[in-house]
Amino acid sequence: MTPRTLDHEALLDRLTGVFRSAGYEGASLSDLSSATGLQRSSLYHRFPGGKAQMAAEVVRRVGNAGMDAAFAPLDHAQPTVADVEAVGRSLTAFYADGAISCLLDTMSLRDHSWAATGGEVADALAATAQRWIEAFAGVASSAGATPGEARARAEDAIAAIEGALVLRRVTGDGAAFARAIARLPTALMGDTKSTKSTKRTTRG
Amino acid sequence: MTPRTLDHEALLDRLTGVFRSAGYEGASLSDLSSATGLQRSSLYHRFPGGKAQMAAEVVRRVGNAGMDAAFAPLDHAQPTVADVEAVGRSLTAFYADGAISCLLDTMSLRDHSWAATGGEVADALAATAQRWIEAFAGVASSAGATPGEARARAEDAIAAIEGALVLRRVTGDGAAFARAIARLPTALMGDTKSTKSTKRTTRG
DNA sequence: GTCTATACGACGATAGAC
DNA sequence: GTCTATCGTCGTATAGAC
Repeated sequence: MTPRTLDHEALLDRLTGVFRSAGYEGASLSDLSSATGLQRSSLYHRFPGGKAQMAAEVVRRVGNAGMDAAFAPLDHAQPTVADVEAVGRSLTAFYADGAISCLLDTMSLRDHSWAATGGEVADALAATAQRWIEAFAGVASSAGATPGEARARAEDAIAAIEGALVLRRVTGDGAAFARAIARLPTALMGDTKSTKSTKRTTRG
Repeated sequence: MTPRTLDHEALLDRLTGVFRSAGYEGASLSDLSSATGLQRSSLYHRFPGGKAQMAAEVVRRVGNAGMDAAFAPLDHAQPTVADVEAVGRSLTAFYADGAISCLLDTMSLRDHSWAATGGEVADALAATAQRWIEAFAGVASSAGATPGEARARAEDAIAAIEGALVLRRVTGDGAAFARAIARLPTALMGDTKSTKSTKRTTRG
């Protein structure tokens, strides 16, 4: 029933699911144990640092390998609208149309045991956010935005997605999430009517 | 030192602060006790339903009285840009420039003890979100948007704020929050250059 | 490398004195 | 209406058999 030996990647995948829906404090070792099929003590064998280490590794994995996969379509000099749309489809799948929360949200609440992690989790979250911002800002830059404007567009596009995930969790309505994804190309690249859009400077 | 008798409103104010930063599960009775200056058992005297009741009352209070106060400037037939800007200032104060999280976010994570609340908290959160959406949609409608478009604009504006709060928590940067607030008038009312803006229908 | 068993503290919640 | 004292449970974490 339980695969006796689960390799590290598969293990992290299972743990990720729990942390995404429950957050750090909400994810108990019992939850993590039943999700992986491993007893609590076995989890400590794999992760001597306990829950904090599990959380940190989960966030790092999603922020590195996970984001590499999602943003692969952007990996060339001049990303197109189609490339951004492909990223949108990846994100829609990753968030299950908005039904699954984001680690940046659920893992970033303050916690007592938080200090015990030595800020490792918080650092991993911040690094993940920065990578995401830079990936999106790169698209905006390629489309002709100034560095500052590119970063602003990237942050706003990410905020639209994160906020839509919150709304979905509260109202059950995923329409805002779908719109945030659909808006992604114009949000990052500006009005894509003209090929080399010269941006309408939104002063302020 | 501890005011012996704290009235219900003041009590809820203190509790609100804890739930906002810690979420439901993260807010322990010890936290709530020290924030209010009341012993755990005294809290149970005031709230026989325990933590679940405290949470539900906190959410309802913020969603009713709190939102009434914040959205007061919109309480007439034809809200102006200045009115929306006033709401923006209220929200900036309420969220302390983005440094304090939103109950819609922190209280909406799934939880084991969640079922014990009988869905009371979840219902209060959903009701609060609906009230917020309707308040913003009213502005968009007054500005000439169709009902569907008004609701979409309202949701997107709220998502921008909620997402910016998440970003701020992770990166420490409040710029996205400031932009979300600054964008509020145009996000809801459209391009306000022409007095009776006839919206650019964003099909979809 | 997984398991059973257990330590020990913090949790939410209650009883009863004042 | 507040307090002290306590209950039972579940939390994280560890020890040691297999």
